[in-house]
Amino acid sequence: MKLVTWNVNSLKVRLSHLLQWLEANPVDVVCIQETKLTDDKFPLAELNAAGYQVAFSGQKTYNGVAILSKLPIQDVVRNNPHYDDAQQRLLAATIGGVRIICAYVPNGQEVGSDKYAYKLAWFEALHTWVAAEMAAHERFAILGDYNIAPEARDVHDPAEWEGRIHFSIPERAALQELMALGLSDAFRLFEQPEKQYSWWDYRQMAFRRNRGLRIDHILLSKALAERCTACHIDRETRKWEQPSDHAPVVATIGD
DNA sequence: ATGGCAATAGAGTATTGA
Repeated sequence: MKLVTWNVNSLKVRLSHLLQWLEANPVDVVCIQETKLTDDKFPLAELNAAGYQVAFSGQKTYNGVAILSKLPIQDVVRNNPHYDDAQQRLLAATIGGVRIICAYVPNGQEVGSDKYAYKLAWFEALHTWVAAEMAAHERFAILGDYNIAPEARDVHDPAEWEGRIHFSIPERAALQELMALGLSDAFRLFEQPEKQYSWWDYRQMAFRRNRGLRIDHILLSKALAERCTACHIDRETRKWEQPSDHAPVVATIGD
């Protein structure tokens, strides 16, 4: 089973990229963030035609998440039952016996801002929900755009980013505490090349200079981590015309 | 230090993202 997370930064703009990528990469489950589409505008027919069933939860202009799957999608839950949130950032579903959460963690904008406080409160509530889901599902995965780089090696210039949004100590601590529930970062289960990132700023040729952050993650429960055979970031899409600023992350789970 | 780039809403430019 191949699991993917990809922040597409507007599914309207990136639908052709997604379809092109799926054709070349016939994966089983794709967690999409930043669809930026209300549900009535969701491109359901196109994704069905590509062979995927879809659950989605969107809003106008911002946020919006979706789960694509070749297998039937069961027990869909929108949003965190432990946190009242008008923003559409979370979607849970059971697919092939695996409980999956698709997450778009708030950006936080700037350390100390209202949005930063929202990010941390939101994440704490996510922790509560994930604990409950993990207690109920041995095979559990949470994929998404965390907007947090876990370690210095996940940041192109740690000195420049130290203490700033996406790499502040409280953000990293919150992610660590979530993982302490028994989740493994699929990417770090394997030897990886140096300087692997999942996001690059559109500005100042950041991609060409590989000035990026690894902020998109696939976290796996023990039962899935011990079955995980590979994980990589697909940088190719970032080279395409009019790309998303994020690249897909792919994890392979064996039987 | 600021803005740089992109998407959206909506018709100028502001907001948000990361």
